[in-house]
Amino acid sequence: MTWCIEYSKSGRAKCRNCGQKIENGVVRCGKEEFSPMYGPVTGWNHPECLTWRSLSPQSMIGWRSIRPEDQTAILNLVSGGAGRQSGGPTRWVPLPRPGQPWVPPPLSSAAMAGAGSSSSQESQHDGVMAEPNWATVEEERQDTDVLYGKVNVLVVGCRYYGGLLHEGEYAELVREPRNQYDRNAIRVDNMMAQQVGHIKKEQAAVLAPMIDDASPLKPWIEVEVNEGGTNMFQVSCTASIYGPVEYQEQVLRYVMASGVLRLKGNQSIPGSPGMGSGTGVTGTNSSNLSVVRSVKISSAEASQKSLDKLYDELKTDLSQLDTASVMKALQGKLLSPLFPHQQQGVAWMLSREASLSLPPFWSQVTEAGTTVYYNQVTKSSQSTAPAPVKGGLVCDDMGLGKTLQTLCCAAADQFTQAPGGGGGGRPLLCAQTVS
DNA sequence: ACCGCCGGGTGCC
DNA sequence: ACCGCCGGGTGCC
Repeated sequence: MTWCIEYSKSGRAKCRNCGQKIENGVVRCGKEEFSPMYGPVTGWNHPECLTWRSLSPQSMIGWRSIRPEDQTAILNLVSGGAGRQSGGPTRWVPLPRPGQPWVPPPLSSAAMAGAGSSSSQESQHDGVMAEPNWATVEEERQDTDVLYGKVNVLVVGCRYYGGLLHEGEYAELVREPRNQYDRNAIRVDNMMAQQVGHIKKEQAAVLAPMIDDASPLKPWIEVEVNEGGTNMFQVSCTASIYGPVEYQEQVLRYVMASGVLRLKGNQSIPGSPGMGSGTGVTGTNSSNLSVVRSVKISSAEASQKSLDKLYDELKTDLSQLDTASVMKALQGKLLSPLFPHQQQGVAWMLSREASLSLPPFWSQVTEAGTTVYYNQVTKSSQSTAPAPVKGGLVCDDMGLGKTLQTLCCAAADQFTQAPGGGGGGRPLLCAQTVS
């Protein structure tokens, strides 16, 4: 009796023993049968459904094409242990928490420890120590942490959400442990806290345990949208992973072992020369399309403007201010004459208060018939116009007449302010030495 | 009975 | 999505 063993080529064959369909890709064992209708056919079985009485897996044709980890699982099964289909996922080994110096666990115990429990959430409750002040911890860590490496991640499901992202913009990763479809779900928001999509689930399964880790030494991740074409279905981003230098090797080994995240550039894992590229497992997404969702800012806008230049553009052209009509509005209310710079100041204050224009650094961009609003500093965009910012700060030097200008502004306002636009008062800030 | 091939339906988590 | 994946229809040359 000749038997063969292989990975199932489809999900269509039924197990001769249990009658259930054999899932695509799992190990199956088959022997020759003869069908009157179709001639010789193979009768397939789940390895778990065979008795293995007078059978040895090693003598089956194709045994050496079975992956080593699956071979050991089959041998374990034959000798009475529990079987396993395909190599289990690599598991995140939690980083140390305060007061618990971290000792790298041996591989075997690390693999055992993972069965079932989603390590981190529960572990936050088991200790008596106070939660660290995360804001402080993270600020302190900015100075000492190193860049572990950069990996490509894909944001998917963009069509279901209104948040916009475009090239160069930073995105925020938000864990959704209660997502009904995937407990590893990671939401992706733009800097306006609008949802853009989710991290592709295979990659989220790798990143989620890192994000959930209760250790204050856990890695942190920055996400930036890659340059490239546009695509409604997914957005290619670069995730930069940071953390304390002593855990770089551990974290990168974990990330690389997943097979679904690849280090950008030809970096190798520190401390393990020769481990750089080939683990034998090729990622499922070999072609990483560089794509961007819907909004592409015109090249003129996209060209990097220095912050100084952006600030220069903010400056109001004082010669354009209509000082004459302001002075007219003040006629008869003003006993002391205004210096030219004070006239300009009052006119500027009034123009600011009446402003209907976009807030500083925002511009309206139209592309392919769609209007979006774009912030040149944060590089974020949204489909609704940001509310105009009215008013401003008069910051003249001492003695130049801020009080007088403010009074004039209030006086002129009686005539210039639109009905219903209730002015909320104008605070006048003085240095303590003056007040 | 099972597989390879075809083309339609389809699409986050 | 110009993909992958799924599942139905299908079958010599």
